[in-house]
Amino acid sequence: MFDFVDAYDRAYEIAAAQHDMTVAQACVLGRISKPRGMRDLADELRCDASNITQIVARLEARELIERHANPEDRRARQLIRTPAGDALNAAFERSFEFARNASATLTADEQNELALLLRKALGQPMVDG
Amino acid sequence: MFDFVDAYDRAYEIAAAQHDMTVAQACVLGRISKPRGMRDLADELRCDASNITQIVARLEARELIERHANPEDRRARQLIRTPAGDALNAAFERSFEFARNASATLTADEQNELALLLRKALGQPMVDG
DNA sequence: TATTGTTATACTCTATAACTATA
DNA sequence: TATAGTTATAGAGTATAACAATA
Repeated sequence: MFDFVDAYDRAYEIAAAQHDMTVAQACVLGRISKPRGMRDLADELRCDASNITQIVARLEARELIERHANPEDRRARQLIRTPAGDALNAAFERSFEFARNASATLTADEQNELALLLRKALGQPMVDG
Repeated sequence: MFDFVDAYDRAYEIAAAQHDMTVAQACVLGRISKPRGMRDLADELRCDASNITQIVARLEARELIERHANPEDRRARQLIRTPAGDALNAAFERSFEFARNASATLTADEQNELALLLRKALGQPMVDG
C-alpha cells in the first residue's frame, strides 16, 4: 500500500515538474475548471488562505489564471483559468498517466474490483472511480 | 484512487505532527532501523544529500538519532537511532493506523485481493504487503 | 579523479499574526 | 462583529553550487 501511494505521489510530482509547476500549483490549477473564490479553494485544500494567495500569485504571474472582481461580494475574488491555463492543465493531465497506466495492467473486472475495495477501505464513497 | 491516496498522505502527515515531526522527518526516522550511511538514505529517498544533512540535523538536535564515524570509510557517517528515537518511531507507527483502520473494514479475503490488485497495478512486486 | 558529507544560498510551501476592505 | 483576501514573517523541504576530507 505504501509503495502504491508513493508511486502515485511521485508520478504526480514528475508530471507537474514537466510543466514547470510544483504539486501545489498543479493542484490549484486543476481545481479551477469553473470560476471560484479563494476561500472556497482554501477550504477544499484544507490549508490557510494565505497559501492560496501565494500560489495564485505565481500562477497569475505566468498568466495561467486571473483574479476577477466578484460583483456580488466586493471582498471576494473569482479565480478563472486563462486559455493558456486550460491548455497547460490539459497537458498536465495527459502527463499524469499514472492512473491510466496502472489501470491498463488490470482487466475491466479487476478495475471495478479495485475501485470497490478502495472505496470500502476508505469508508466513504469516492467522488469518481 | 485520488481520494484514497489523499487520505493516506493526510493520515501520515497527521501522525507525524502528533509527535512534533514533519513527514520528511518521520520518513527518515523510520528508515534507520539499522545503522546506515547518508548517501544510501538519499538514494532511497531519491533526494539530494544536502536534504538529508538538514533533516538529520533536526532529528539529531532532538537526540532521536546520532551520527557515528564509520571506521571502514572515514568520509562516511553511520546513522543510528537512539533509544528515544526507537520509542518515538514506535509511537509514530502506532499513530499511523491508516493502513490498519482501512484494512479493518475489509475481510481477510478482501485484504488479500486488494494487495494483489495494487501489486499488479503497480507493475512490480511490493517490498512487503 | 571520484565520492561522502557539509555549507551557503535560493525558491517554494506552509502557518500565524496583523491588516484592509467589505459584509 | 465577522468574513475575504493580503502582507509580513518564519520554519521546513528541496535543489544547486562550491567546498573539505577521504578514497
